[in-house]
Amino acid sequence: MSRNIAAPRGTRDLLPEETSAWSHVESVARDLARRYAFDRIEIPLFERVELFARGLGESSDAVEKEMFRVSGAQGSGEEAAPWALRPEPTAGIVRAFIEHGMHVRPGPLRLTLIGPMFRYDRPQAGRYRQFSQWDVEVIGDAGPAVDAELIELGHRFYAEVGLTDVVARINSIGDAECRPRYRQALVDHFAAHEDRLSLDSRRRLRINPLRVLDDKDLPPELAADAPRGMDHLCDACREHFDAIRALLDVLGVRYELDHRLVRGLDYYTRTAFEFYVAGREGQQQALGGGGRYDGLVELLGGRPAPGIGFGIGLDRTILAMEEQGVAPAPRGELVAVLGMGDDHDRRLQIAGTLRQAGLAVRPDGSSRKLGKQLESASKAGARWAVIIGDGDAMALKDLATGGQRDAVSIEEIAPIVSG
RNA sequence: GUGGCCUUAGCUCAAUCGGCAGAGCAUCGGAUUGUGGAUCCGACGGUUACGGGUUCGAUUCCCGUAGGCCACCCCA
Repeated sequence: MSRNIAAPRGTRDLLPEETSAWSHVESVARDLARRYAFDRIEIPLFERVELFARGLGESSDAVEKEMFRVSGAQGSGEEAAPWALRPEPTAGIVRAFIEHGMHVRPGPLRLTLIGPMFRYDRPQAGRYRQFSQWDVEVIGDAGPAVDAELIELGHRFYAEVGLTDVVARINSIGDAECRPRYRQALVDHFAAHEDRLSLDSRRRLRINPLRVLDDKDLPPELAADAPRGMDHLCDACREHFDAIRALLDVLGVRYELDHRLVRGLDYYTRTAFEFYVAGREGQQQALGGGGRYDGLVELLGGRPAPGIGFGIGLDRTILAMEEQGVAPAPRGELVAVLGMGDDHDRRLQIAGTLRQAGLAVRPDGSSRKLGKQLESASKAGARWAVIIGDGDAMALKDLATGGQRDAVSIEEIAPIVSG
């Protein structure tokens, strides 16, 4: 028990009974990525700390307190570990985009990946130090159509895994032209009431005033009176945002405006959105989110290029599916091959033939009496049992109904099992 | 990083006032002489999370640590 080594805090094992739901969700994501013409990319699980610091922003929680640092070789004596496990994939993907000169490729580029992310914060149900995301990014497209397309894609993903009551919340936080003005308006507003702000918010007021809006302790009057980003958008940003909303209406995507939605990472410009599931009382109801990052490529040293993307939390998606009772429990049509005595040569030969016909086959490796073999086949989840008798005699038993067909030939089995 | 609750067999949980650590499920075997699921019988399974303290004696009381859950913070 505890005397033995346990999984690290905030991590968990996915046991066989859980992984079928994961496979299903991942295959929905991969198939959607294919239909929406995204190409798979893979990047390292860890990067230079400074990539995240620069890319996500020093004042973001992910950098400020959730960096999962990794050191190099033992005894290297380095004071600070130069690497950190990726807290999100966008910075790494943009790094790869720049490093490989991908701006010369016919764009806009559409990239996707599924994999683990790491944040060193305190675990809770639905929140882990290692968690999985499905991520999509489009680099090189500044128009509002792609914003709407991505929000619609996220929306469709939740629908295809069977979730209901998932709604997108959207906001626009402006760009390089209008965001500074909005920042100033926020500073002016909150500075007048600084004594009523939390310590965190006072600090944020200087470093990143937008994130004061994130503060749940913000007195309601202050929040209500706070200047709204949408009232400070420049004409270009307003047009962009209005266009997205019109497109979402045409596409029939449900969304809500949330003018306090600013997102935790600093690189976002203009569009910010999150997907929420209704009915969860806890705080972990954010299933995914993303936004536009038109300045990030340049910030990381590349030729300026607009970008937009989202990450969907697979752990929380599956949690929500379980809560809504839509998690699949697929069990393929498994065939057990049973025999009598030590006829393992026959069992393995027949198993081989059936496998070549595409079936999932589990031969019994024991020489126990037939009843025991049937019992364990049944417990292992087999739907069918091929029972080898003396000579060439073979029977196919339906373990669900108990029905049995005697004297079948091996060629007859696959068509029956496949239905 | 802060606070609250919790931790006994693989799982779900008992254990009186501080007095020999139990049950159901699961697993394995038998009843069953070569056709499963039911039923019955049996076996296996424990440093009571870990470490310390109080006590003749601690699953029980106290302290610490780890882990889980919940609420913050924030996010996926």
